[in-house]
Amino acid sequence: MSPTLQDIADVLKLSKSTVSRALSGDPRVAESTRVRVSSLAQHMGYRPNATARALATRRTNTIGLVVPWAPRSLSDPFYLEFLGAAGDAAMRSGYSLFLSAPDGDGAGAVRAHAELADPRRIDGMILTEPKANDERIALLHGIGLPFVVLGVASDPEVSWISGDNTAGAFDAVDHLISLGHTRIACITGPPDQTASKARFEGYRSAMSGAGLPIDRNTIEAGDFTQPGGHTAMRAIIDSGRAPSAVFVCNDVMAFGAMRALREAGLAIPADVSVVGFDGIAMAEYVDPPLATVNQPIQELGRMAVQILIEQMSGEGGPAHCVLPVQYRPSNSVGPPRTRAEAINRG
Amino acid sequence: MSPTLQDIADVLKLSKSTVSRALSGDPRVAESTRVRVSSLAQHMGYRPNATARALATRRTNTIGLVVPWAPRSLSDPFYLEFLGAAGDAAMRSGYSLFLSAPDGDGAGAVRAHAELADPRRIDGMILTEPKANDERIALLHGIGLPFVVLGVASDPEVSWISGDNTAGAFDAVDHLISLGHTRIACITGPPDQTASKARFEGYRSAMSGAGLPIDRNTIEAGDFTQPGGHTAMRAIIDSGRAPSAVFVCNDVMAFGAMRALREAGLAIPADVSVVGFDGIAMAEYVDPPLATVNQPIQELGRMAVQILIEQMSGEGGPAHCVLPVQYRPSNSVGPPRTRAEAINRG
DNA sequence: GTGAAAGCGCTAACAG
DNA sequence: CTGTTAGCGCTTTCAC
Repeated sequence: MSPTLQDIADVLKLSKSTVSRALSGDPRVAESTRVRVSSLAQHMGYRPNATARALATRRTNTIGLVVPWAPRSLSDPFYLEFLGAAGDAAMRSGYSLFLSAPDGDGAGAVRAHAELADPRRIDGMILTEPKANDERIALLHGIGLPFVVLGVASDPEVSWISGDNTAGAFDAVDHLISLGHTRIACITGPPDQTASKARFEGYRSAMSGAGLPIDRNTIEAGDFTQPGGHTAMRAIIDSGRAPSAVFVCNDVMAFGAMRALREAGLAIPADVSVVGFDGIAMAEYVDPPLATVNQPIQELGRMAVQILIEQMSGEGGPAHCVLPVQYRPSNSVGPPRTRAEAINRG
Repeated sequence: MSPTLQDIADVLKLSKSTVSRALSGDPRVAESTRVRVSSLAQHMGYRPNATARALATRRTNTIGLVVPWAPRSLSDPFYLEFLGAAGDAAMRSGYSLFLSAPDGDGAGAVRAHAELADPRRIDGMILTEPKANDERIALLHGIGLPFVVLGVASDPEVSWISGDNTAGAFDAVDHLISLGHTRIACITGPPDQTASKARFEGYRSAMSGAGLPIDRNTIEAGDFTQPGGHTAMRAIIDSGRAPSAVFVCNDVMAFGAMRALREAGLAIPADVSVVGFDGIAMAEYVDPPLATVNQPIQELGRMAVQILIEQMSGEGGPAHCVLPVQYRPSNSVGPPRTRAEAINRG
C-alpha cells in the first residue's frame, strides 16, 4: 500500500489535517512544519489518492472526450492529432482525459455522452462534430456540466472553438476560380453537421461572388470518410459533364475522390483539380500532394482545453473562438484544361 | 444533486446496505424488495457514484492507455483505430479508458506512465510500442499493476498481444522475391522497438531463404513517421544503385518512401515496388494503392482489453497472443523492370 | 498554528 | 433476509 496522509501524520506526530494543509500550501501552517512534512512525503513516496480527493471535493480533475466513431471508424488522422494535443494540454494543467468511443448510430453516441457526462466522474467535457440541433448539447445543458464544442454551436450560451471553416473554404474555391475554373464541384460532409454547412457556405459565396452558377449535379454529400468521398466523386462523374475542379470538405474524403478520378481515367490536376480541408499530415504524401486548408489542429486541442478550464472555474461567460486557417496550394490544383491548352499554345 | 443510496433507502424505509445489495443483484435480498428498490432507483434517476464506489472497493473500473506521442505526433491512423477499438471494448465490459499522451522524449514517456500507473486510479494498463528492455515494463512490474502490451515483450511473465510481424513481413518479401526481385531494400522502424526487429527478421529470413544477399546499403532505419520514411528512402536512393523493391515496416513510412521515389523520378511499381505494413485504411487510397500487411487492428484492440480484464481478475497466468496477419498485394508491386521487359519482349 | 470531528457515497464484514 | 457498524483517504468547518 502506498502511504496515506495518516501515515505521514503518525510519523511526525501531527494530525492529518495539518499534513493535508501543509501539502496543499495552506498559508496558516508554520514554515518549519511545512518543510518537515513535504520532505517526509517526498521521502516516503507519498502520492495523494485522486479518488479520495475527488470524493471529498467533488472535483475529479478529469475531462471527458467523446470521439466520433461511426461512420468514420476513427480512421481520420485529424481526430487523433486533436486528441493528442488536447490530452497533452489537459495533462499540463493537471487534468486527465477520459475517453469514450461510442459505436454505431446517433442514438449510441448520445447514450455514450449521457453515460460519460456524470459530474461526479468528470468536471467538464469536450464535444466534437456538433450537429445543427444537437441533442447532446441540450443534454449537457440539462445536466449542468461545463463543456466546450469543437465546432460552431448556434446557442450563444455554449462555448465553442473552431477553425474558420467559411473563410478557409472561400479561399480555396477562390483560388480555383482565379485559375480560371468555372465548373467547380463540391463534396460536402454530412448535411446535419455545422462544419459541413459552414464550409459549403464558403464555397457558395466564392462561387456567387464570382458570378458563377452552382450546378446541383456537382454538389454531393459525403460522410467525411474515404469511401464516402469516393462514392460522391463517382456520382458527380456519372452525373454528366465532369467538373474541372472539386472542393472536398475534408482531406480523407479528398483521398477517396482522387481515387475515383483516377479510376475514371481523369488526371489530377490536368483534367480535374482537387482541394481538401483539414491539413492532415497525409495530405502532403499523396500523389499529387493535396492542396488543402490547414487547420491549426494542435492549437485547437490546446485552446479547447483552455476554454474548458475557464468554464469549469465558473468565471466569465461562454467563449466563442474562431482560429484562422490557411489555404495551402499544391500540385493537386492547376488551371483548367482549356485554359492550360491555351497557355501551351502560347 | 443526484440521488444517493441513502435517499432511496429513506423513501423505502430500508437501510442503504439493503439498497446497495438489491441494486448489485445480491441473491440474499428478497425478490419483492429488489423490485421495489430498482423501480424506485430507476424512477429517481439514481446513478451510482463511481468515485465513492472506487474508494470503497479499491477498484476503479478504469483502464489506462498511453499512446505514443513523439516522434509520431499521433498522426498514425493505426493508433487511432486501435484506440477506438480498445475504447469500445472497454466500455462494453464496463470499463472506462483513461488516456495519457506524453510529449517529447523517452523520459517524458516513462514519467507519464509512472504518473498514470497509479493502482488507485486505474485497475490496469495497456502499453504500446514496447522496446527491447523497456523501463516502463519494469516500472509496472514494480508497482504490481496488471498490464498488457501491444507488441511482443521478452519477459515471459508479461502478457502481450501482437500481430504476427515476422510471418507478415516474410510473406510480403517472399512475394517480391517470387516476382523476381533480388535487390530488395528495407526501411525498418526504430531499432529499439520489438516490432521493428520482428519485421526485419521476417525480411531477413525471406531473403536468406531464397539465397539472396542483404546489402547493408539498402537497409535504413526509419522512425515510423512519413518524413522518416521519406528520408530513409532518399538515403537508400542516394547510396548508389537503387533497389527494385522496398519493404517498409509500416504504412505511413511507406507513404513517405513513395513520395521520395516519385521525387527521384522513379515509377511505382515499374522502377521500384513498394510494400508497407499495418493495413491502415489510407493504404487503399494512395496511388498506386499500397500493397501491405493487414493487421487485425480492431481485433487487437478488443483482445488487448479482454486479456487485460483476465489479468485484472487475477486468474490465470500471463497470456501471449499472436494474431494472424494477411499480406495483401496491390498495384504498388510488380515484377522488376528487367523481368518485366523480358516478358514484354515475350 | 494545529487538532478533532464530520462527512463525501459506497461496500463489506458482522450481527441478528 | 435485513440492519448496524466501520471504514476507503481526503478535505473542511469549527474549536482551541
